[in-house]
Amino acid sequence: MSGSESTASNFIEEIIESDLQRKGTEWKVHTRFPPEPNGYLHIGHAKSICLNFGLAEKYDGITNLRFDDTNPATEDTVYVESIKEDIRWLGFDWEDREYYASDYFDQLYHFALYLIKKGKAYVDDSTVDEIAGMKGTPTRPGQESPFRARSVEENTQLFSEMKEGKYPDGSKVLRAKIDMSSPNMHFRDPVLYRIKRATHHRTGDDWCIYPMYDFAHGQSDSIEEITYSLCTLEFENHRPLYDWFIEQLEIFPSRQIEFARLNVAYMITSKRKLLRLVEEGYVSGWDDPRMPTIAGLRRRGYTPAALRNFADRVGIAKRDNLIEISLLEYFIREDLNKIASRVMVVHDPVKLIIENYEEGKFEDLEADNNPEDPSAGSRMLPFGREIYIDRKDWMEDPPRKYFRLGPDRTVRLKHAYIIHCHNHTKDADGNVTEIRCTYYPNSKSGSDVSGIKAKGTLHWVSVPHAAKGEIREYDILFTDPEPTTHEDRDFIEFLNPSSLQVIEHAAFEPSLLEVTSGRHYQFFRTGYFVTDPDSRPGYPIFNKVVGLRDSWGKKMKNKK
RNA sequence: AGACCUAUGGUGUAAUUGGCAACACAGCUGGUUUUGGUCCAGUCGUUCUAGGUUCGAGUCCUAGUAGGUCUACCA
Repeated sequence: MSGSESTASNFIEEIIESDLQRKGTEWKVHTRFPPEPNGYLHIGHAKSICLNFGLAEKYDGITNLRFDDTNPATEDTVYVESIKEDIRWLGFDWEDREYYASDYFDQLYHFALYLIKKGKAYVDDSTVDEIAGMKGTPTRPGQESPFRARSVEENTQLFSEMKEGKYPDGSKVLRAKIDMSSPNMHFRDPVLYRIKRATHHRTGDDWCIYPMYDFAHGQSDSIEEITYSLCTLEFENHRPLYDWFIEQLEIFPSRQIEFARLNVAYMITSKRKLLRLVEEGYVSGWDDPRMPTIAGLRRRGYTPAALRNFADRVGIAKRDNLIEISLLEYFIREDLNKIASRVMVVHDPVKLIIENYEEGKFEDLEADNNPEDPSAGSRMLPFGREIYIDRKDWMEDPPRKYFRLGPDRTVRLKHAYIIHCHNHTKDADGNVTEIRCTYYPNSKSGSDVSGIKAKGTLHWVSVPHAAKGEIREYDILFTDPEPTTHEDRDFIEFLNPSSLQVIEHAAFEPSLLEVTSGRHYQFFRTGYFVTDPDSRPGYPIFNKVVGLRDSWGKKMKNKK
């Protein structure tokens, strides 16, 4: 950033630029990404990661990775590892700034003691239900706890005994003493600490009391001197409480700014609900290619560039949003169009015989790997008398604008010759079983002197050279754009029964036998695919990332 | 109902901070093309409502309406 002209592209950048101008060169942009290690990261986290790391990149600042691990019951190191892998894969680096809220347990404990000393916190022996019952409602004030008037000495004693393990789980909590009639529910004496005997993934059994998120998050930001603490809208009502803690504890004032969480149509981003999909077996795991998790998107074939461009385009604002999946698809197509090798795969093979092509003869045809990128080179494709073409590329009685094959029609075979269809056979149900054509020897790709204009170009695979493999085609996981918004219905009811289609009889060009994991391809005229880790030697498995745009298919659909 | 927040095309985000409402996606039309892909050109359509301030309001003020969040010893 130089000069005074604004480069801000959202309200957070505006705040930062105005701070930078007013506070001078001492002022640092210091953000953080604060996941709880209790689940896998999803596309909404990707937006937050891009925001936090992106801001630091743009304004010459730094970003911490901090795990908010204050609830040992649900957290685990396997999540820590997956989270780190996902962030790295997206292309961001927190260098040596890997922190944990649990690193601050001791400090947090002393913060609590300090609050007690100031008469701003007390130990409450009430039960969960009693505390809830005295909470009041947004329109009715709550009642003060009978334990609210305990002395500083008694509270100090009780709290340290809580820490020492003198009391059973749930028997006491430490609460802030604020205002039981506040219109902001978070000020009605929020719970600060609870007794919970659980082994923490990092601190083991050192503690039997754990701070609540609200008593840990803001102070953790403060300890790390985070200048911009960015979070989603639902924490708006928590901000006054965090500011109150900062003021009472007289610590570094991090500034929290809230933005709207990402919502993508037909996707869900509730960790609890995603966990349910995994645990109840509706998907194969956290990295099922239908999952909106980063691991799932990666296995589906999404690239970091596509996700980052998407996060960029979606923008940052405070109003609720519902992004169309077509935007996500646009960015993955854009990226893959540049980098994916074109290959020929026949999904639903029908045999085609070129009657005037010599039996037993084969020739190798040169095929460019990517017309968008000459440096991608080329490969050789075996061609012969018998080939497969896709069933949907043939119609017995085609409409006028159909550019593909049918009786007495002429098409080009990609990288090969122009052929003319003059015969076909059908089975009892009327399905075509074999197509018979003749080819024009002087129409060879690259040296075509036939003068024939073929309107359509088909992909094909040589019958004796065809490789076997599997294609997994994915569709939206839910049939409703917002499956979790129906009060009276479980989101599971909206699961798409045909979200996965396995195709086992496709014919692959032989070069695909030597695939490596995670490699992207464009199946010519079909879509983008990526090799799945389930692939076995000699049996490649491909996940469909997204189809090619299909204006013909769309037109046909509209006619129906 | 109380507090806090939000309201701009079908979708998302902008608008030099009070000065001709723009960009992207989606849609539609056409062109190029050995992918009905890519690319190119064109097109459609927008400031929640009612008042007010002003030469001038998406932007400021007032009132309303609609939506979101908050009543866990979860985060």
